Amino acid sequence: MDIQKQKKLEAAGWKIGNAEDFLELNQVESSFIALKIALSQHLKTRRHLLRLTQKEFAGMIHSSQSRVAKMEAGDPGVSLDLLVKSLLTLKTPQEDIEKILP
Amino acid sequence: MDIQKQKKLEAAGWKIGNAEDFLELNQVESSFIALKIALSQHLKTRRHLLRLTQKEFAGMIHSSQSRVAKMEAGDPGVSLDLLVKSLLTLKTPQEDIEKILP
DNA sequence: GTTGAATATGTCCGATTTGATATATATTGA
DNA sequence: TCAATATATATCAAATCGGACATATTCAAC
Repeated sequence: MDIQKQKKLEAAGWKIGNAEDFLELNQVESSFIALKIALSQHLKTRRHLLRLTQKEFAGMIHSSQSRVAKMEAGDPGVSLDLLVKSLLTLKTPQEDIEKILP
Repeated sequence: MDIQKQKKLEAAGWKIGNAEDFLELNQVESSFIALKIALSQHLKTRRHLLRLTQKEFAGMIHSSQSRVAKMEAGDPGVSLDLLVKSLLTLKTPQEDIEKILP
């Protein structure tokens, strides 16, 4: 991995395994990070599309505004599980979502 | 959701939210479960393809045989994170994974 | 059937993730 | 500018998930 990019990620809280590990690990890790970041952005886009605030959306998934912010920021302390559940929630039919909206 | 199916899932350790929750939750939950099961099966297939035992594969991901067994069994105590990292380790094309994720 | 390898199941407890809360910083609109 | 609203960041106890280990069950070859 590009040293520059690695330093950036580490500054953002990501921990990259060192090279003595299996050769693939770094690749797995960076693919994994890339995947999460892609989902984060997906999430942010969809939430905006539905004109929901982070707080409103947090209510829909029984979470908190701060956690939604972290999700969208690609915070490493957010699991794929939470990201995917969030996306699934936003994917439910529009009419169902409108029932939830305040 | 079908009561029969729900009882089956609960017997297997899944916890299904009750109906007083948001209407979609059950749908999100069952989609989520389906998603994990799909990834589990991908994993199992892929491991077999490479003719790895669970123990061997566990070593590759620095995990244990029991956890691999649980992954492949679709155990609810296994996160998406671990499943996806495992698939990436087996060099499952990212596009294959993204086809399954929302 | 017996043996041995592969897989499944159950339970620890340390590590990570969670929602909640507080607070800081943008952003918007009057 | 100012206040209101939206988003970002930090911290913490409680819940969840992790690897490890023990043990059961399944399976194949003989």
